[in-house]
Amino acid sequence: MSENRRVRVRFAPSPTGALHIGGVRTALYNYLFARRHGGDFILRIEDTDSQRFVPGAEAYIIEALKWCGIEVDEGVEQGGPHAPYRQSERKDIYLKYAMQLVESGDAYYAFDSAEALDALRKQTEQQGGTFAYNHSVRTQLDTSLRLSADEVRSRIERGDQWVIRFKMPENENVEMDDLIRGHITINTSTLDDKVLYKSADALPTYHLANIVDDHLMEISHVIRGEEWLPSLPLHYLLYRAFGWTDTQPRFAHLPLLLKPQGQGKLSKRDGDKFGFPVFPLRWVAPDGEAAMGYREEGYLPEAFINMLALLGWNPGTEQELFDMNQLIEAFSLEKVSKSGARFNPDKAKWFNSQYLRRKSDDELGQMLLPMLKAEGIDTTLQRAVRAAGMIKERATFPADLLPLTRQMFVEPEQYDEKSVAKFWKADNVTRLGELADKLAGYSAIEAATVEPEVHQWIVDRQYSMGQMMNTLRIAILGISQGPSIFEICEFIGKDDTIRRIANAIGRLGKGK
RNA sequence: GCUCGAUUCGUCUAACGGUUAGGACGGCAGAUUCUCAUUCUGCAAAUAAGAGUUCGAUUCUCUUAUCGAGUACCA
Repeated sequence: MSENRRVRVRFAPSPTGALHIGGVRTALYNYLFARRHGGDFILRIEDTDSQRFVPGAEAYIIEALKWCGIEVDEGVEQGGPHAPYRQSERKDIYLKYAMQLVESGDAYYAFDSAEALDALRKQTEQQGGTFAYNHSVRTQLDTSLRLSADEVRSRIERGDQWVIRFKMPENENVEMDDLIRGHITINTSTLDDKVLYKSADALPTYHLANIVDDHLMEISHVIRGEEWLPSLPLHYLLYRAFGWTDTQPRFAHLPLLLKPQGQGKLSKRDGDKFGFPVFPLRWVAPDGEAAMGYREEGYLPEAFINMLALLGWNPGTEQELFDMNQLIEAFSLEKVSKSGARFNPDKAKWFNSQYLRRKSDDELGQMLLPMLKAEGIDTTLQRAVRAAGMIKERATFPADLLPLTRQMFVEPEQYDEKSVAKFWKADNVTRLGELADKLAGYSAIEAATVEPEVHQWIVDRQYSMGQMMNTLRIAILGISQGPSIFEICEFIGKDDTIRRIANAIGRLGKGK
């Protein structure tokens, strides 16, 4: 394990479906670590399970990383010095390494059929035991450890299916170091002889492919989910068997993301169950089943990654809002926590509102304009920008912009019942008429001058400020909510203001 | 079952032997405001339990409990 070598990390998902947010977080931490140390971030597709391959999954992963702003240095799209980066395209290189282990005595052939093994497993369990393919059984089963070299050769030649298994040493303590968890010891007698290579599809399993590729690709740090921790001793032993311990990567196992309620790790079904996305992007499975995504729900990518970064990591300060560059600057594996983090949808929303309000009025106007157009409202970008600027503090998602500004472009067709019941009273309506007459006297409504004058006018007449203003608000917007009413009057203009008041009185009557 | 890991407010977390156990989200109350939202102020809210070690334990050790992961010719 040499120090001072170039930092190279990889994100190595399996294209078996959409990448969920736990996977995105793993990618993010890898990316932050790489950038923090001026290293490389590699995307490797681990498609060694031909059974579980899902079309579209790889494209989804790539698109999701792009949306998040996670830039890949080497990978299936951009290539690189260690191409190809898809394990199915590297299948030719793995057998050689599996053979090397057989020759060194660290691995062996096994000819047991999957069915025979299942039967054996069931049988042992019925007798109250736990079946493990290890030192206690490997010399009794159909393996190259029991069979003669000739028999092994002839079995292979006649086309029998075989696998290569790692020969796990007996009763040896493996001493491991994890960058997050510290020192871990495990005895090999609790481990079994994992399959490394299978002849059926001429493909390695995860363990072999992973170690070989990490070695070949000169990976310096493996940052992955905690579910891999139990495999770590095997991986240590594989590095040793290959004689690669001097360049063996350092490991960091990330805590898991847990469900917001209930038990267990976050799963793909939780989104529908709790009403929040578990995927970065909307995903439609080949069978047509769809799951919502953060992007489609209106989350801003910068809010999404900020939220994700803080789930299991903290900067050690009280800062909570970080853009990608600040995350890179602040990130360190030492500050990653050890225990699982329960995902909290409310906080995700809070992050989004924070980022939404940091957008310029121009950007928000650009978002709002097409929404208005889709409603049949014909207006200019300039007007949309101005309207968006007036309401951005009350929005959480871009989609909130429309309902919040709609009545700034079109007269209310209906009036909120509760607001009307509370404020639309005979006295108020009479006074609203007086106010309309006063407003008609202005050449144009400018909030800065009209507002203080109308306030004074209300005070002079000893009218109730709250009653008066809300009655006006109902006439203009149809509801007693929203930004400064005078700014809205200025926005819609004097004529429209007068007309809305008249129309409201016409429709709602003179009040009781 | 076995193996490994984890355990601070409801949630995310800070405090790496000495703090009135801090912050954020959410909740509640108040202030501001023409309303709603924002903003501001305040309040409630936690060291899983029990033994040690120590002058002193959230922090170190052990036991128990709970949670999580793994236990595939899946990753």
